Amino acid sequence: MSEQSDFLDILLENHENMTEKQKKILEAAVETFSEKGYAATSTSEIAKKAGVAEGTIFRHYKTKKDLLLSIVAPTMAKLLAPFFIRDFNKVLLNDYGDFEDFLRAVIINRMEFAKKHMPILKICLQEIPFHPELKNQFIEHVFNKLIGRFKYIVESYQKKGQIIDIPPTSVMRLSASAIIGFILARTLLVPESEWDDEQEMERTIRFVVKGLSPDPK
Amino acid sequence: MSEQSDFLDILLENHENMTEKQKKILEAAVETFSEKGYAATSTSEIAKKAGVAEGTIFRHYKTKKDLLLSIVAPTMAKLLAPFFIRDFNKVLLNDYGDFEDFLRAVIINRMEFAKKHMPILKICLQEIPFHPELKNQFIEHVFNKLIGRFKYIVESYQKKGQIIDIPPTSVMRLSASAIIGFILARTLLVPESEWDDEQEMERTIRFVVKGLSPDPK
Amino acid sequence: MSEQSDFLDILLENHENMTEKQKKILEAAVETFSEKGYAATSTSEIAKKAGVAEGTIFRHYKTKKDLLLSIVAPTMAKLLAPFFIRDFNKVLLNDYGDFEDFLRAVIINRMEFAKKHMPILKICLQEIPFHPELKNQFIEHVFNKLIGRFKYIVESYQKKGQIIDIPPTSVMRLSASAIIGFILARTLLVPESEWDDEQEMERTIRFVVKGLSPDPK
Amino acid sequence: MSEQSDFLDILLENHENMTEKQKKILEAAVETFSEKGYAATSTSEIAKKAGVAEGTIFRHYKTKKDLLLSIVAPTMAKLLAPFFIRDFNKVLLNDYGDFEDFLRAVIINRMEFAKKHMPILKICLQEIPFHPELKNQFIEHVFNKLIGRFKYIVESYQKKGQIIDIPPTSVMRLSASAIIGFILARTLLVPESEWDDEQEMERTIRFVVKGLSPDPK
DNA sequence: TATGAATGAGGTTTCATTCAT
DNA sequence: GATGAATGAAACCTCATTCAT
Repeated sequence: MSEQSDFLDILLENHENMTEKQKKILEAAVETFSEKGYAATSTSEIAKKAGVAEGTIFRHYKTKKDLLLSIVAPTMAKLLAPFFIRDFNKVLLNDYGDFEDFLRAVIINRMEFAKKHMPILKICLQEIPFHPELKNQFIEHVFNKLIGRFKYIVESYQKKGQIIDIPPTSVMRLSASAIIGFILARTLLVPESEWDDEQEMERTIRFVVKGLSPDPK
Repeated sequence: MSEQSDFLDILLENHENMTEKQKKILEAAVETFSEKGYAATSTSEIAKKAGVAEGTIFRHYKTKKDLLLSIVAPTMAKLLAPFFIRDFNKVLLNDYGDFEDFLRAVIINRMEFAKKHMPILKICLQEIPFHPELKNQFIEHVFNKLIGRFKYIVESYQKKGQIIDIPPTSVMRLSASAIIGFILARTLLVPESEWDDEQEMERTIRFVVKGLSPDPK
Repeated sequence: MSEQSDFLDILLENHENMTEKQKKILEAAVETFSEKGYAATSTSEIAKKAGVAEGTIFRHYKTKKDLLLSIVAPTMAKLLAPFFIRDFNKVLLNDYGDFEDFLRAVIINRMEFAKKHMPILKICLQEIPFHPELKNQFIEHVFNKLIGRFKYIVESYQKKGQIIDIPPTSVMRLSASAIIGFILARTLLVPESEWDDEQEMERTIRFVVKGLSPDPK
Repeated sequence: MSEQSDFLDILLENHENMTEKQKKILEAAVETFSEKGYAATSTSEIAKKAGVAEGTIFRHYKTKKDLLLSIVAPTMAKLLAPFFIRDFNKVLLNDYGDFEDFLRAVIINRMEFAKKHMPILKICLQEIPFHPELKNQFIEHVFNKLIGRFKYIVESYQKKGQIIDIPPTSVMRLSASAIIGFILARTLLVPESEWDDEQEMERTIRFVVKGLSPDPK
C-alpha cells in the first residue's frame, strides 16, 4: 500500500465521494502547508500545484481555513487518536509481559506512522498553537483519550512492579518526551547523517525502561 | 532586574544606540509574532501596537523579514548559545561531582530562562523550520557549539562511571528530550493545572540519571 | 384565486409550457431580487432558494439579465399596462358620471394590484433606472399608452366641467403622485402602524378631486 | 458658488482635514453609485475614475459599504434634515401669512436642493431600502424630525383656517407626494422635454392649496 | 432536461514598502 | 528621525457561465 493512497484513504474515510480534483487539492495543500506554513501559503499556489483553477478550491472548501481544518481535524480525530488506541488495544491483547516489549512496540509503531505522515503531522504541530479550535480538538480528541488509555496500561505495569510508583501522567510525559525526541531527532535534525536506527532505538528503550524502573528494595 | 529591561539588554547588546521607538517596535514585534506567527502578523499591526507610524518600522528594518531576523538571530547567536555555554562553564568550574547535581543545575537554569523568554523562544521554534538562514544559524551557533561543550562534559562523567558508555550525542538527545519535554509540559500543556513543580523536576532528574546510569557490572 | 397562482398565470401568459422547476426559479428570483436588489443577488442563491441546480437556471435563461427581463418585461408589457387599460375601459364603459367615482375606482383597483404584486413592482422601480432597455420598454409600453388613455378620460371630465382646464399630463402627474404616494405610504412607510385605510383613501380622493376642481366662475 | 465645492463642503463639514485624493474618491463614488447603483459599482472603477490606486480607497474607507455610508449618512443626518429644518424656521420666522406662500417657498427651496444634489439623492433613494442601518437613520434623522416640525406648521395654518382639519401626517403625505412627484417628473421622467417649470409649479401649488383648503361652511 | 463540478475573470481587501512632508 | 498617505501587487473569495455526464 503506497503512502499516497493510504493518506487519501484516511482523509477520505467519511468522504468517499471525492472528486479527483478535490484529492489533488488536498495533496497540494498538505505539501505546501507543510513546506511553507499555512499563513505563508497562498491559495493560488495550491491551485497551481494541484492543477486546478483557484475557484475550484473554494467550491470544495468555503475558506482557506476550512481547507486547513479539513486536513488537520480528521488527522487528529479519526487518524491519530483511534489509531493510537487501536494499537494500544492490540498491544494489550497481546499482553506483553514486559514494559520493555510494550515500549518497543509503541516506538516502532509510532515511528512508522510518523515517517508516513510527516508532512501532515508537521502541519498539526505548527498550526495547533495558532488556532484555538484545533487546540481544543487536540486536547479533546487526542490528549484526553490518550491519557485515559495510558493510565490503565501504566498502572498495570506498576502493579507488576516494572514501573516506579509515580503518577501515570508523569510516566506518560517522560516516555512521550523520549519517543517524540527520538522521532524528531531522527526526522528533523539528522535526516541524512550517520544514525544507526536500530541502535538508537535500543538506547532509547533502555533509557526509558531504566529511567522508570523502581528503586531496588 | 526586570524581564523587560533584561530582554532589551540582550537584544541591544550590539545596538546601544536604539531609540525609544525602536525598542517599542521590537517589543511589539516579539509579542505579535509569538501570538500569531510571523507570516500572519502584519507590519501595520506591529506599528499600531508599538505606537509608531507604519513607515517608522521600515526606517529601522529594511524589510519585515529583517525585523524577524533582528529578533531571532541575536537570540540564538548571543543569547541562547552564550548563556548556555557560560552556564556550563560555571557548572564545570564549580566542578559538580555528581552528574545529578549538574543536571539539576541545568534544568533549573534553563527553566528560568524559558519562563523569561517564552515568547521569543516560541518564535524561534516556529520560524526556524521555514527560514533556511535561521536553520543554518541555529545549527552553526547553537547546535554545534552545544554539542562541542556537551561532549566534553558527558565524557568527563562517563570517565567517572556516572553515565553509561554511549555516544555523547545520544546522551544529549535523551537528556534534552526530557528537559524540553518537562518545560513544554509545564508551559504549554498544563499552564495552570495541578502541577507540583518541585516534585516533577525531581522525577525528571531521577529519570534521566537512572536512565543514563551504567549497568552494574 | 391565490396570489401565487395569479402571479404565475401572469408571467406564464405566453409560456404555458413552463416546467415546475422554471416556475420555482422565477418565484425565487422575484423574491430575492426584491429583497436584495438585482445586482446584489447571485444566481447560486436563486438556485438554492428554488431548489434546483445552478446550471438549471441557465438552461431556461441564457443570462442572469435574461432572468430579470423575463420578470420585468412581461410585468410591464402584459401586466401593468393591459390591466390598467382594461380597468380603464371597464371604468369608462360603466360611465362613471363623477370624476370622484372614477378616481375611487382607480385607487381601489391599483391598491389591490400593488398589494398583490409588491415584490415585482419593487424590482421594476429599482431596476428600471439602471437598464436602458427597461426604461424604453416602460416608456413605450406603459407610460405612453397610459397617457393616451388618460388624456381621453381627463378631457371627457374636463368637458363635463369636473376638472380644471390644464394639460392632461399635468392632471395625470398630480393624480398619480397622490395615488402612488398613498400606496407607498401605506406599504413602505407605515406598514404596521395606525393607519385607517378607509379614511386615508377618502382624504386622498377628496384631496385630488378638490385640487383638480375648476375655479368657480 | 459651484455645485462641486458646495457638495464637498457638505460632506466635509466635520472632516476638514481631507486629502485631495479622498475628495476625488468621494466624487467618483457619488458619480458611479448614482449611475450604476451601489452593488453594480466596483471599487476598481471608482479608483480609476478618481485617479487613485485601488488601495487608497481602503486606506480611507475600511470597506466599500463604509464608503457608501460616508456618503449617505451625512447627507441624511447633517444635510437633509437640518437644511429642511433651518428653511422651515426661516419660513416661519418670516411668518408667511398664506399657506400658499409657505408652500411656494418650500417647493422652490427643495427643488433647488434636489437639482443640486440629484446624484446623491438618487443614491439614498436607491440604497435605503436595502440597508437597514440607512433605513433606521432615515427614519430617525429625517422622517421623525420632519414630522415634528411639519406638525407644528400645519397646525398653525389649520388654526388660521387655511388647511382642512385632518391629521398633520395626512397633510404631510399629500403635500409631500405632490412635491416629490413634481421633482421626479421634472428630473427623471421628462428631463429634456417641453416642460414649463414656472407653470407646472404654479399648477402644483394651486393643486395642493385647493386640495387642502377647508370646505366652505 | 437537469445536474453540479469546474472555470477564470473579476470583486473586495490586505499588506509590505516608498516617499514627500 | 518620524510620519502616514499612497501605492500596486497579490491575497482571498465570488460569481456568472459552461459542459460532461
